[in-house]
Amino acid sequence: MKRYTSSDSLDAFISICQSKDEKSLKNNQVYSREFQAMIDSLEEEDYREEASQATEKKRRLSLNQVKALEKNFEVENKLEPDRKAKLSEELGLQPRQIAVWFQNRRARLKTKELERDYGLLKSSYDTLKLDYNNLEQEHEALKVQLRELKSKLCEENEESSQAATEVEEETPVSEQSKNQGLCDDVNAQLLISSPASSTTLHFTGSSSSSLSSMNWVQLPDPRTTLNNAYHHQQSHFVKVEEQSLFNSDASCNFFSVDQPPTLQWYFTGQ
DNA sequence: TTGTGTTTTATTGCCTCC
DNA sequence: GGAGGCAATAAAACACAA
Repeated sequence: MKRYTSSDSLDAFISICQSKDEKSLKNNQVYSREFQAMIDSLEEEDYREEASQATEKKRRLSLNQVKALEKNFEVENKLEPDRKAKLSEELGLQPRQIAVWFQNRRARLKTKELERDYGLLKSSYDTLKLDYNNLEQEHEALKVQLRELKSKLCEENEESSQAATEVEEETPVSEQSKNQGLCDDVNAQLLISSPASSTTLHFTGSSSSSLSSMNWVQLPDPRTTLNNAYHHQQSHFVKVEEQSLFNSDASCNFFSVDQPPTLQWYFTGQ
């Protein structure tokens, strides 16, 4: 707890006794002498009476005093003792008042900065939100487009399947299985070949499955099967996203406002 | 004039640094 | 342990609508 000496109280009292009209920067030196004279005449009874009333009042600083303090604050918002004493003398204020003014001024500055930072963050958030809404619309449009393309592909496959059935009688059973289920959207099987590694991936997916249930199946490299001398069995994965990326709305929280993206698809299989 | 909200000046209590 | 900074708060001064 700070303790203020009797001289502090006297200083404060003297400061309070200054009238508004007296406080002009131009007449600073005059005040000081006047106030010194006031101290000298403190014993006068009538003045004492007036002063006792004045101690209960707060006085605002004059415009010029505030201007001078602001100017000093701009230069350096911390107050070293020398500067405090100098300002005190120049402005006819008590060192304590100068210190308090700087303290309050720093507090105001901090509040202002906080408000500014809040404003910046808010506008940044608003911009992001707008971008997000646009992306979401784009996402919806792409989903619709994908659905249309898939149904179109399905129809084409059915047609070709029917054509194949007509030739079926002359075709071996093994060939039939090749065409079977191409349009079975529920249990479509994709055979994907990775040209770089010659590794075949067998991906099982369905249109209604979520991303989290995307299955990666690693089949042995044909070379290892065919040639036992091939020792280094490499892991080759090919990412198959298109099949189910947009199949389920609930599958991915990437565009969720309430929840952060889980990136579950990314870590699946690790 | 008065009630009310805002700003400014000042105090208090706690904390850190030297 | 004293000086000085900060946060919280009190209270006076001020602005302004009704």
